[in-house]
Amino acid sequence: MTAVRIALVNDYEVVARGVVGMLRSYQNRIQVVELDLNRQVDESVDIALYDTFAGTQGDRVAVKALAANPAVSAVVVYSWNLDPTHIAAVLGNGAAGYISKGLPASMFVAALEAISRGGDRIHLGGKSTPTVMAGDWPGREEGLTEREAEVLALITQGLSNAEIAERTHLSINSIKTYIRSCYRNIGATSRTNAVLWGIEHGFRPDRVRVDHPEPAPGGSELAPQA
Amino acid sequence: MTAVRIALVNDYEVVARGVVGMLRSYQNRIQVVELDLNRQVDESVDIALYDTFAGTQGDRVAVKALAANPAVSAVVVYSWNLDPTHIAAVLGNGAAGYISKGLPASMFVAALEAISRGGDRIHLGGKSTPTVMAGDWPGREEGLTEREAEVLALITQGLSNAEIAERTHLSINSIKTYIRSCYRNIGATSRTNAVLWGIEHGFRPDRVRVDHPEPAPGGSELAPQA
DNA sequence: GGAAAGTTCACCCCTAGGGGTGAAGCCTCA
DNA sequence: TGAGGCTTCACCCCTAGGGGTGAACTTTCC
Repeated sequence: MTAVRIALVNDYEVVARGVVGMLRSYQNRIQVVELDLNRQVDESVDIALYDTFAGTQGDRVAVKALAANPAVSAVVVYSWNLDPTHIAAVLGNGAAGYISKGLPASMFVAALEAISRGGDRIHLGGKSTPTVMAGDWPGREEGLTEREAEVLALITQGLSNAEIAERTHLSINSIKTYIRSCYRNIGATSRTNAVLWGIEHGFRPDRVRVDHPEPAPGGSELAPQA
Repeated sequence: MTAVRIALVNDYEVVARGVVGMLRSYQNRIQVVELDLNRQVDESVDIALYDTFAGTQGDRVAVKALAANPAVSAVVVYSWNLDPTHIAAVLGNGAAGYISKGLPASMFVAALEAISRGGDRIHLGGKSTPTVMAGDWPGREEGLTEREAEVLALITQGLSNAEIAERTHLSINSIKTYIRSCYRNIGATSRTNAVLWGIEHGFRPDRVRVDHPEPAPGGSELAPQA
């Protein structure tokens, strides 16, 4: 069984690096051949993974273009948007598969393999798993601890270190420590990078939201406060 | 003719402030009564403007909750997502109107008024105007000059000031000047704020993309380079 | 019982970023 | 022709943020 060769299509280096980081532990099954920020794939690959965020109509055009590329066997869209009509439209435009960003890394890899060998095309996880599970937290699969995810969530909301310290009742030195280790984990070198990464990974509260808003262990801290 | 009273529902202070800034020049027609970051409206208003980004299914739940609020006469969704099915779903969930973020400020105000007096519910602009028009640029309506919009676009891509200077062939001092005046215009006090604002206003290249990718005056500089 | 990993914090450092001012050259429009 | 706005840049300032190290205490797990 040979590894599935994929090309990552995404404008943002940070984001692309994040996905690569997630796939690092599955190198024998998924091989990231190319990281193209410019929407052109040179080397031939099994899958071009189109990593998108919102799932707008602009994506459909891009998918069409990618699918027309002879170096690409299949285009797979990787998005937070689980709208059935949007998915149908994208598949109609030449995408071979659709994978939800709500999937954990292991299922993500399995989904890529399934699509590659002609199995199921759509992988959205359980009934409605795009949302953050109670007791779990975004970024967990990328190796972020709960605290790290929390400060990243606050960074992604535009707070300063001082504000984060105040809100979490921690010292500003601790905040800095978390931010540093967080940056190391997601491959960011600046706050801006971290914000972009956070947005691409479902860290914005209330956009990808918990179904039941009861305070849950771990989850509650990530919710926006008054 | 009295002003339409609206409440702004958005998690992000930066974003909310941006919309308020845009409406400042129309104070006699639109009155922003409340800025609620917590999805509760206390004072009674004509319109609760639900300012969203991606247009995910989570929004529908939120819209439903808002529409049930007795203090709110009408819920209007303000989004980049122009997917007809999504719009239909949102209207089915109790929204009284839907306005595209692609509209210029003047049309935006007119749309709010139309919905408020029971006129057209859906305002998406011309045939497909969510995209950036050639010769125009995002942020124009908010008072950003072309240069300011350009540096903001680069900031929103995660570049440092030095990288921006290099890419634009300007001195780093000029970049700083543009950033400062840009911050003043959009009401940001930090780079993170500016990034969030930029994302919410269509500054991310290739997400909201120009239909025809030929280099166009003004538009070309905002496109991503290799 | 000790390794491993997470949490918390204190010190150090140093630069990138944010902010103010002034100034020259370029438009446009009244 | 002169006011006003945009562009470009150079100085100044100073803090927030990024980065390294070390250290105490917790839990978890073999």
